[in-house]
Parts: sequence; structure tokens; C-alpha cells
Amino acid sequence: MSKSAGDPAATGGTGGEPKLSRASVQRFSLYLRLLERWSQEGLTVVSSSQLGEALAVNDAQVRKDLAYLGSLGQPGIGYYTRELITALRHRLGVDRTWSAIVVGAGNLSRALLRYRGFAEQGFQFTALFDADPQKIGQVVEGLPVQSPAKIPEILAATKAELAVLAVPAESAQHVADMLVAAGIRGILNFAPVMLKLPAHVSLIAVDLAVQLEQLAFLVHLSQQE
Amino acid sequence: MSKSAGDPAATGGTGGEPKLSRASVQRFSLYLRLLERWSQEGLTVVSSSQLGEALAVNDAQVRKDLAYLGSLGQPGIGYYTRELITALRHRLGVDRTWSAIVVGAGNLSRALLRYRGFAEQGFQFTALFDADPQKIGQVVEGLPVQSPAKIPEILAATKAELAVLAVPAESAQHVADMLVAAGIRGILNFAPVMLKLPAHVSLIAVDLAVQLEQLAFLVHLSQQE
DNA sequence: GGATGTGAACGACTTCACAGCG
DNA sequence: CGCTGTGAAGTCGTTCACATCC
Repeated sequence: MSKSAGDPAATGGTGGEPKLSRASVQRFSLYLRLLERWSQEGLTVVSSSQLGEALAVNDAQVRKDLAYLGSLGQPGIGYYTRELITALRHRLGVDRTWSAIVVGAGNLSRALLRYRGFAEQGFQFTALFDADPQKIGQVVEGLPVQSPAKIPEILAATKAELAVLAVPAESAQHVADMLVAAGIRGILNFAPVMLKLPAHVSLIAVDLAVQLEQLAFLVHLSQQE
Repeated sequence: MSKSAGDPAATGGTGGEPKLSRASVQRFSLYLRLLERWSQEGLTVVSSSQLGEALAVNDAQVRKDLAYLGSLGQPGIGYYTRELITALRHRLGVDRTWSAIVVGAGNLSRALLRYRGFAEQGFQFTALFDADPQKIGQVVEGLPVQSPAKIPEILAATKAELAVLAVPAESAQHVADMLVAAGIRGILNFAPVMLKLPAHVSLIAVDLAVQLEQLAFLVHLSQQE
């Protein structure tokens, strides 16, 4: 469940690009994480079938995906993990630091702020907002809770490009509009609503209730036989 | 990002089924939520294009999806919301109560336990586990934290079929194995690892770090032009 | 008229299969 | 040899277009 903001009038070029399948992007993060773990465990060379098996992906698919990074593979050998990691980081854009703000100071935000994996990947949470006057001024995981009214100001100051939206469904669109107006570039939305955003703002939506429902449905299906 | 446990040797029948696209299932939950909201607002009839517009889905796609529920549509009119809702609930398996347990008593679990949308959809969280001795005995959102050693016992008693896994990556596979041994039917995994599960246990994986990375990548891409 | 249901065209993604290289 | 890179084939999902029905 995730949808990027539009991509109209693309395919402008006369074609000939190596083709970046929209779906392979979904797997890049998984390759990267796995490679980082394996690399730390001392693995220096890896084959497409090893990667494929670990991630439940066809090995040809893995090669197609990785080919998009350039011809890094060594026939008869495999891929050098270090090289792959560097190339993946670059392609994914995580070879730099991303600054992100969090709106909504509930348990979900707390969980996100606490998770150390983000910092390792170059993500920094630089500000936390909540509309609840009771919460403003409190410090959560090292960040003071601030009024959403300050979003424009803070966003201008921190140059944060990403925002995590973990507010009630009712206020999600309103807050999103504020973020857009303040110049945000991408929103990770946890509120159970379909946000309407201009095309230049990217969107990933994660709806936890939907996920649980999907799981129930899978079980439901498997029980019907 | 989600993958059901295998589905080998399927396609046994001689074909002829109305065809349930794996992807349309992803949308069923969204239709359902939207319809429930609109229905409460007094809407009694809805057209495929209305639904499509609200969810950014082609109207023909919506009709194809809904056709799988039977021929509920009224040519020239649309669909009766009540009928659609009932049919969707039945098809999704949420026209009954699902009992679920939660393993890992961190902030993410807290957020899930607190979210009221689950109860409305018939999901009940009946037990909470954590390996941290410090936490055992505490009461979180109304549920006492129990030792994972009690999983088999409690699972047998509560007949819970679903489990939410919100534990550190290191222990995720171990806990998953325990859950499987105890007879769980489906797992919603938040730990950043690829779980290996037997085919009869369904799996939905939500990796928050991957989602943020995907968002960064989308922004990264949009900035390259 | 207005909306459904659906075959057919289209496009995207995946898998196969194999040439080619170290 | 083993493993990559990739055209070709196959599968799946989406969109189009239109007959059909209220």
C-alpha cells in the first residue's frame, strides 16, 4: 500500500534508458539492508541466487534489478558487496543525510523516534509537533513538542525535506496542506486517509489497520479450503 | 511490501473462476473503509467513478474489483452502499471477530493497542507478551505483559489466530517460530527481517525503515530533474 | 441518459533460457 | 565450469471501449 504522487508527462525522452521498473525500487531497500548485514558478517562476494533466496525473489529478477546500477557483477564470481552497497546507497539517495520532522506526538511517533535504524541510514528527526496544548513543551525522545503553527518557521530553519504524519485521520489533510505550504518534499503518512497532494510532493502511505485486515483476509482465505 | 506465505501447486482447477486479482485484494480494505465513512454520512448509492476518484483508481478497475463480489451494481444507478459493505465485510472475513495477540511491549505495540479503529473492525487484542523481565506484570493499555513462555498456553486458551510481532530484529525469527509452534495462523511482522514461515501461516510484513527510505528515494528522484 | 460488466488491447513485471565472460 | 547480463516469452494487472440494462 503505497502510492507516489503523480508522474504525468513523463516518458519524455526518446527511450533507450536502462528502464527502472517501478517495482524493483521496492526491492532496493531490501537488498541494501541485507547486504549491509552480510557485509558486516564478513561476506565480500554475493551471488544473485543468494540474494534471491534470502528475499524470496527470482535470481534473474535480482540480476535485472542490480543491472540497473551498472554492470557491477563479475561473471563466474558474483557481486562485491562493498561495491553493491555503495552503488545502492547512491541510487537510493541515502548516501547523504535526510532531515525529517514528525507531526503527532503519540506512541507511533515515539516508536519511530526511538528506532535507531533510521540514524544509521542517514535519517535525522529534527523537530516534533503536536496540536495538543497539553503536550507542547514536553520533551519526547529528546525533541521538544512544538505547536504546528511553528511548522513554516522550523521547516525553513532546518531545511527538513521529509515529514512523518502520525496524527488522527480528521486532521491529517489539514496538516498535510500546512506541510506542503511550508515547502515539504515528501510525506510518510500513517493516518488512515488518502491525502491529496500536489504532484511535486512525494507520498508513501502506511495504513496499519489495512495491514491487519489484509492479514485476516489471507487467513480467512486459507481457511476456506 | 508484503508477501503471503507460498501458494504453490495452486491453479489446480480447470479454470473458470471469476478471477481474484492478488492486487484487487489490496484495495478491498480501502473500499470498505471509504464506504463505511460515506455510509455514515448518509450516502446510500455510490458509483464506480466516485470510488475511483477518491482512491485514485481507474473506474473500470473499481468495477472489476467489485464484480468479484457478485453483480451488485445497478446499471444506470450505481451500487447500494449497505449492500457493498456487507459483501466486502463478508469477502474480507471481517464480518466476525478476530482475536490477536501482540508480542513486544514497546511504543509501537502501545500505538496499536490504543488505536480504536481495530475494535470497530472486529479485531480484539487479547494478550501482550514481552521477554523483558522488567516489563512483565506491567499493564499496558489494559493488558498485562506476560512472558513469551506463556504463549502456547495463552494461545490455546484464547484461540487467537493472529499475532502482531513488534520485537527487535534479533529475536523476531525465534518468536515467530514459537508462535507457529503454538498454532498461530497469521503474523503481522514489524521487525526488519524476512521471516521464514511454513506455508500454512500467512504473513504481512511492514518495515517502517524501508518505507522512509522509499520516500527519500522518491524525493531523490524528483530532485534529479 | 447514465452506470454497470466485460472482452480485448495494452502495459508492467517476472521468469525462462541462453550467450558470453572470467 | 559458474555466474552475470539480457532478449524473448510468459504472466499478471490495468485501461479502453462498448454492449447492455435500468
